[in-house]
Amino acid sequence: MSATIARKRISESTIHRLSLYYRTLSLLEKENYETVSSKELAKREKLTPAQVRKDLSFFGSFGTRGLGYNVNELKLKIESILGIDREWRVALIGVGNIGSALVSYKEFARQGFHIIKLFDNDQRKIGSNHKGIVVSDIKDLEKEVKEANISMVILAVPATVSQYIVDDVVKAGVTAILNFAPVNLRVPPFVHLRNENMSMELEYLSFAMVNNHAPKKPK
Amino acid sequence: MSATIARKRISESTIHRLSLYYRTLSLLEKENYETVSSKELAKREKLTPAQVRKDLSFFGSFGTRGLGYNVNELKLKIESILGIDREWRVALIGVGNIGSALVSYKEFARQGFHIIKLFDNDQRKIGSNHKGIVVSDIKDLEKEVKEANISMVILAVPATVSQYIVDDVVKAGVTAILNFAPVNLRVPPFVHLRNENMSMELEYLSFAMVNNHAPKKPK
DNA sequence: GAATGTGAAGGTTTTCACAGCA
DNA sequence: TGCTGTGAAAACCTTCACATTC
Repeated sequence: MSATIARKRISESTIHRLSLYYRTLSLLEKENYETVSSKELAKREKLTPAQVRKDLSFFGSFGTRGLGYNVNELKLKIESILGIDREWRVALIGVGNIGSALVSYKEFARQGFHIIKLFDNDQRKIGSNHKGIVVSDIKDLEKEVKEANISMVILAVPATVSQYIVDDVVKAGVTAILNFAPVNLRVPPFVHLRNENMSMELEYLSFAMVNNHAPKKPK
Repeated sequence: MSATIARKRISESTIHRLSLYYRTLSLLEKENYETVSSKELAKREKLTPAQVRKDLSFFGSFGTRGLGYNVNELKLKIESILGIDREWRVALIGVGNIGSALVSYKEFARQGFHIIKLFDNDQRKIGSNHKGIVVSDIKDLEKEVKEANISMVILAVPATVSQYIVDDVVKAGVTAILNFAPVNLRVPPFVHLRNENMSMELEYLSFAMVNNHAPKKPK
């Protein structure tokens, strides 16, 4: 249940690659692989074998020399490192466009992120039902977040109001926020904030096409 | 209209930060700022002033010593670098959960990405209307993509079928793909592929909470 | 023999620090 | 004086290469 404690600061890229490894290990498990080598994992992620081994080495020695990694074992290990070996109680704020799509996004639940509360400020939406969850009034945020023991919030509200909502969320004691609004939010240092900027990758594509920018090749 | 040609390979991070600068410059413009310093830009993005100046320096000298950058001028410059100073004709494939949300996502259009074609393989969806666009049969992909002069595709189909669809998209001559399915796709080297993995940032949050991983502080 | 785990090397990105200019 | 633009230094991240283990 508790994660391996890392000795030194782990880079963001390493964590993101763990997510990739996790996904691929789940797939390999379904394909009935017993073991997998760093070479095979690397090939599937378009990385180098050394990169895979180095990433894992920050957290321990999970492989067997001459053989590789046990697929199921490594998957469980990464689950524990990422902290997705538990049920996260998540609230989603803003049941609009993006918000409604996220409620039904099965990938979240598959990784242990359970959206169990919905909030909105629109009277027409409050009381309505989305995938079995009744939308609450944003005014009751603090009370309901505490009652439901929520530890993460997904923010899918318009950019113009998101800072106000974040302030409320922080007041309610939540320390992890995933923000979908294209805006830079202020949070106290003890609150974890990540942004999901869906235009960014389109802009990267646009840049790549206009500048004929080839992807970085590994090896 | 054409982008400044960069002398050396530009890093992915630099391009992503240009997206951030662009967003903030748009905001500063609305707030009637005439000029902005690297210090102020950095503060808003939680970066260092040196980082901002270095990023921009790869593409030219856009500032005035002692004064800073002209907000509107720099914004136009970044538009041109990112290639969002034009209208991109985009097709969206998969009008499900995520797909329907993306059709209505105004941020895309604001940056020049115009979704003008929708495709699905579900007979119940084909012919239906989303934001004024009639959903086409995926079988007509190649023909319609060519007729409509589409240059980018957003893929919002289930992971299980996405590789087949990508193959069709590539056959239709599209060279830029944004994939929302949590899966590693194969494309020929001349096709630009980017992945939007919405679970990744939640997993990062989970990791950060469990490991008490503070965000990297600039400066 | 095969593949991991890891110091050391190599490469890339960020930050420093200051010359140069408005 | 104030702030940019940029070589050089520092920090960080990736790859190499090999001793080690099964």
